[in-house]
Amino acid sequence: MKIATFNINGIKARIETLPRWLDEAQPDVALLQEIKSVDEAFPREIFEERGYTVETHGMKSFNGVAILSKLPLEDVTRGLPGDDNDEQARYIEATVMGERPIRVCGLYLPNGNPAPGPKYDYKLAWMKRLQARAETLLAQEEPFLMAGDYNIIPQDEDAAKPEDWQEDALARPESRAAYRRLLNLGLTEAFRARNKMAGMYSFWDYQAGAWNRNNGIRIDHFLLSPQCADLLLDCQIDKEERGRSKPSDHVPVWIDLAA
DNA sequence: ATGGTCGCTGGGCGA
Repeated sequence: MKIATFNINGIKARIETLPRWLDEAQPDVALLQEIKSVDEAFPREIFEERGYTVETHGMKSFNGVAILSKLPLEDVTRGLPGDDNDEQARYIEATVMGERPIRVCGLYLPNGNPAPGPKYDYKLAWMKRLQARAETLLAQEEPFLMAGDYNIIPQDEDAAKPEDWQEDALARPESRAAYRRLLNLGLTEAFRARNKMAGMYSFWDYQAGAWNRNNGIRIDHFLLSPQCADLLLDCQIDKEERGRSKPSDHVPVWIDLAA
């Protein structure tokens, strides 16, 4: 089973790019971030006619996540538990009913800039809630994954120019420590588990010719529970998408599971 | 080089 994560940076702007990528890459499941659309305006027919079930958790203008799946979805939940006052649409979960059911959590972790400040406090608080959710799911000892735009550069090798990011919310020590605490629960970061080579990125800024200079960062990740990691066959980045017409500033990352 | 470029939206914010 092929599961992908893709921060599309606006469904309206990706109305041709996204279906073309789906037709070529043929993921069974696609976790989308930054749909930047309310649920009612999401063009679900485009995906349904390709055989996908569509579940969205959107809001006006910003953020928004979605799950596309060729397999049935059960127990869809929207929003990250732990703060009833959080109105930002950044999290969705569902169980993919393949031969082995897998709980998938699609997330758009807060950017957190400028740091320090209230936006950074929100990011760290959100990561604490994500930690709690991971602990709850781990206790069930079933296959699950948390994937999406983490807005975290895990290590210096995950940035072309790490010196540019030292004070940034994506790479500050508190950000990296919170991400490391997640991993230390026993989750496997799929790309690092399957690729030894550094210099692989998932985001290139639109500004200052970042793509042409390969000035990228790796911030889109798959974290797998032990039972899910046992099924991991491969993890790759569809880097070439960034060089095509009307690209998102992120590219898809995908895993292949023996499930 | 304190800029640069996108997307959503309809002015300015977010990234």
